[in-house]
Amino acid sequence: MGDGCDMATLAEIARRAGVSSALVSRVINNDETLRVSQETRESVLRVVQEVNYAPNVAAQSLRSSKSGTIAFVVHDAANPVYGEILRGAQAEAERQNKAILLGDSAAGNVGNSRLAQMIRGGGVDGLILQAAGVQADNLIIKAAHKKVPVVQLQTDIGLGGSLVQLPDAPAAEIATRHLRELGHRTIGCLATVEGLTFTESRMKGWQHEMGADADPSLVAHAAPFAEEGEAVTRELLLRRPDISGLVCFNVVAAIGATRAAIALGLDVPRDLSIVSIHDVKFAEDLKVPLSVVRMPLAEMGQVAIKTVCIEARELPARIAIETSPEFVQRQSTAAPGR
Amino acid sequence: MGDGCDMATLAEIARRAGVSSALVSRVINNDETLRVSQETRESVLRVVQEVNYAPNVAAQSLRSSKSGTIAFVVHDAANPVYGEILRGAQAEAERQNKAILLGDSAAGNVGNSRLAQMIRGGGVDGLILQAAGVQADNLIIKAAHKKVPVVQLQTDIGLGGSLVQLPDAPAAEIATRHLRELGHRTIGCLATVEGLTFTESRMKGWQHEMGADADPSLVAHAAPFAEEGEAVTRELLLRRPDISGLVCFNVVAAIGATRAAIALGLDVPRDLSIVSIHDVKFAEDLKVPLSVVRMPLAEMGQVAIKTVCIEARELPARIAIETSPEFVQRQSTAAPGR
DNA sequence: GACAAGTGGTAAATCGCTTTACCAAACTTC
DNA sequence: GAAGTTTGGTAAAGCGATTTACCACTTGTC
Repeated sequence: MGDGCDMATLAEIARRAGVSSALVSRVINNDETLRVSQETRESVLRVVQEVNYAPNVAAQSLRSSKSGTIAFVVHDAANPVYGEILRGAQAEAERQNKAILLGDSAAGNVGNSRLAQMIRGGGVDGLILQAAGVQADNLIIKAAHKKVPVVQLQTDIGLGGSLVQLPDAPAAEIATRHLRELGHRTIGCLATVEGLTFTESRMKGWQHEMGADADPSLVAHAAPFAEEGEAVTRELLLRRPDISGLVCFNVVAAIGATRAAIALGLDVPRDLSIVSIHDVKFAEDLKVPLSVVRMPLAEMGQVAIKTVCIEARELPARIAIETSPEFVQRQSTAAPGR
Repeated sequence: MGDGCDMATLAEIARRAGVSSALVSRVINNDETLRVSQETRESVLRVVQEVNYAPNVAAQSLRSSKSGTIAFVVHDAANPVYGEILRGAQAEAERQNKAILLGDSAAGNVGNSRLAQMIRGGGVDGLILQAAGVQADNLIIKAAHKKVPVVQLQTDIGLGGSLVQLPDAPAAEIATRHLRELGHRTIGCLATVEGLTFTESRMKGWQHEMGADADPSLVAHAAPFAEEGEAVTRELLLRRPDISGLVCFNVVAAIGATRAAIALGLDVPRDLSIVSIHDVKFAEDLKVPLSVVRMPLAEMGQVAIKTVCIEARELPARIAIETSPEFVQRQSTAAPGR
């Protein structure tokens, strides 16, 4: 039994089996055009087993210009929402036999990182970007674009490549309609960062469902952090004390919104109903279990990987995830005044 | 201005600058032993700028036997606790100029994955393993061990390499002592999976603080999932209704424990005080805001990367994180019966 | 016995970068 | 003006896997 301690090479195996390294490679890779006797093939495979051979990935990668690696850059890996996307991506990557290089644009300067070097230097086969508001990195990514297929998630920051979109407008509509059906008329909108593609789509959904009641002063924008959601909601509620329902575009911000409401002495849902887009584990364990619209996040991760692995010249410009958002009723929403 | 569209090579640059590719390489890498005229150097660098040169990472990797990549395998990337570890790891990886390849042993079969191929084939410079209860993967990992430095987090599954440990016993002591000081005597222990290194260390902490009151029937084990924490706690509380305080080794299980208590009609903290190891964002937003002992998780991630990057022959067998756990009082603990 | 058609392989050129060893020409030095 | 020394580089050998082109030998065929 080999001990696997030696970094065996093709040449080493060839030597042990008494054949050429070309033959070994062709046997291992099941070259259809190869004509080889059964015994030679077996003796080669035996040696391969013995030395526990594993091909050198750098050599393969150099020769084939394929790294077997996908860069997945999110802007805050700690956000539970991204965890879900990543889960779907991981599973699909497994199927495509790719490994995932994780980048966190919040955790540091992606532009100068090793990851960027790899992207620029042919070290990844594709790039998936979840970049809600990245700035300086654009240059690097842009430069990379010609070399590597790029898939953007949720928002188009103008890099070309494909844009994968969730059913944003429908989700916002579902959330808003839920409150409307409960009897709410003055419904605030705690949106995500202004200008992002998905923010605008969700705004459209809210506006559509609000109809004539869609007053711009009911809208506020917050990045997906609880603290910011809290601060922004506080201002919104002070500005428009008549708001009886609130649609949040991000569940983390929604948690902040709940804090703000409670801090203002409001009862949720009696004084303020809150519904959010995106679910989170332990939503039911919250002080106020949030009613939410669940998005097909894992599917988005999966589609992103699948798309970036397409060998075709040009990727589709847009890919819409069609799976319907799922409304989950919990205890943060009720009829107004009750 | 170059368009960066062409995968420029050293040879291409050499041709354009009218020098040899060896010279270009040595200029780029600031070879101290190189003697070169100022103008030649400048003209080389000018061409490098022009074509927006980025070295081919596969070639570098092949030549140098360094990939600039660390594999980081967790057993459930969605667990918020690991998110924190990963955050520290990311930051340190940035400093070490390494990229992180993320593996999720829950998301699929790590053994057959592309990641495993890379580990075995010299495609990573190190392997960090957070493997609370992995089984089949051991073989692969073991095989990899001779080729690549391995760092295990929190628990030793016998792979050799380094083991990074949190202050487990102190954390459990702090949690238990907190309840003792509140006046609790019959304190349950919702431990993590039996046999894991950190589980045993924390058990020691609980036992030490409990002294003669450390009855084995007060102990139950649960994997870090809310559902399992709930089920196991339910049984424990039914078996020992006299328990007035509960120390949980994992915050996710603690959330489940809270569910179980509530389902049994108990009020937390009046009828049952719950304290957990590990903090989580939004702990204060929970129905019962959990009192916790915060662990230096980000530091552990950082230390893991730092350790795995050490060039020395042999890594230290054990590395203890010395930073003290921090107790955070919230509303899940109180004096018994009050 | 000459020619074609298999059979069972091998040699050698890449892929792009790094690094060691070496070298020609121009200066010193005595 | 012969022997060093410095200056400013270059040639070439890898790293390990893949792949194309080719080759020697054996069989069959008429």
